[in-house]
Amino acid sequence: MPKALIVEDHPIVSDSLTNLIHASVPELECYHVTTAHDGLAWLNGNKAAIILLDINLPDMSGIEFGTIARSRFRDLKILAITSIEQRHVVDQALAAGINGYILKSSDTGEILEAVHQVMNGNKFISTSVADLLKGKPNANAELPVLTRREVEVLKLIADGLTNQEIADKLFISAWTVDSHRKNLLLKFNAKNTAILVKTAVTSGIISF
Amino acid sequence: MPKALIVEDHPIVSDSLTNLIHASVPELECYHVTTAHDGLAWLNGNKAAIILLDINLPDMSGIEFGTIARSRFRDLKILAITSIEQRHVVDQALAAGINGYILKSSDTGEILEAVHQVMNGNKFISTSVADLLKGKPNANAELPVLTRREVEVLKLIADGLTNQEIADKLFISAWTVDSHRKNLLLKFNAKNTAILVKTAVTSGIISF
DNA sequence: TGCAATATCCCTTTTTTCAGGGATAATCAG
DNA sequence: CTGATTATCCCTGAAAAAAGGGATATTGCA
Repeated sequence: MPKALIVEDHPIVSDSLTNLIHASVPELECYHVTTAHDGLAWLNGNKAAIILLDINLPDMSGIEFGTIARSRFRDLKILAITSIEQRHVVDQALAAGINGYILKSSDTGEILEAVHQVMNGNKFISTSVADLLKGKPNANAELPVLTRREVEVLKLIADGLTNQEIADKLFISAWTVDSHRKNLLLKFNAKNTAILVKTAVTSGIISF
Repeated sequence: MPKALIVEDHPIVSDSLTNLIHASVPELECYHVTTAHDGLAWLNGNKAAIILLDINLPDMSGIEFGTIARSRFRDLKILAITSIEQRHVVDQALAAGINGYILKSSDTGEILEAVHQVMNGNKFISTSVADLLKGKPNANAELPVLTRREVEVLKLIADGLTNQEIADKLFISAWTVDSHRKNLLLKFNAKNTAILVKTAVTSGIISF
């Protein structure tokens, strides 16, 4: 009997998914874990026909889980089911080899459709999410690609350090920090530190 | 027959709540809306024994919904059920007269217990949420109370406007904006704009 | 009514950021 | 190897914010 693994820390959501699958895809046997850690352990002893994956997990992000799981088991079918509608999260999820991405606000029909498609080896992206990816009308502005150093500096800026303080902490010159700062402003098309930090936080580049 | 109103935009969550109540509290009839707006409309024609309320709604926050609903119907029983575990949100919810606050990560037993308690006129706060309120170990730092004007200025600062630009927009002097800015730095105990904005965004004072 | 909180306006000095350059190693992928 | 990217360092001048005062209306609540 094929097995479905639900990785989700909200009981009401996982219960609902379990019921839904029981009712509509009775040939699938549902298993349930609440953490990424437990999920990886489960995978060591079981073969999953499909994994239903939340992106917000208590111990690590669903993206990380997906990356690790796929590195161990090449042919996993992973369907992300989450309430996150941010471009960069979807991008990361797809880059991590996730096969489907739907929202918790999807109706049950769409969820079942996604489960079927993903189990059959296809990709399934929620239409509202697909719009995001296409850069439709008011889609989020593209996020710039930052270097490691730039991310490092950005975080320290957001923590309220001045150029000089950052320079001391990273053992570099304040001029260098200033260069990174200017590049950050340029890449984000930001006028000043305030909106730079706001954008960085809201877009998830800075974890809080 | 007493009625329960579920205000929740994620079908899988509302379905699950409906099933749970059907199974365990059969004397309650479940109704379901996905927006605060529809919820208020429903209340105009119906009497709810209890409202199960999500905090993240598409059209307004659950807090606002609670405030408006209570101003119209004094004796409503409102149970917030959400995944938000931030101090200031819980504080706001209680201030808005919400009778119970539980998390989506609660097990079904706790959810049912909360429903019963709230319907009977008691308060019910999830233990993990109660810990937050008690200022346990690593509780979030207290957030300062801001005036309306300060919030207004804070948002414009976070949008990258300079004091002068804010002054022009609000038809006040740049000196005044500077005063507000200094008060904000003081209230947040922030050293500069960067960490001020970061704190404001991560704590939810600035909606994104 | 009267006090407290809020909102407003004003000044100086110092620090920091912003905008405009330019330049040289190190690293890394094709 | 080579060229592109990254990280580093440097300069100037203007603009803005931070720190430090102080002062006067207005408003809302007790």
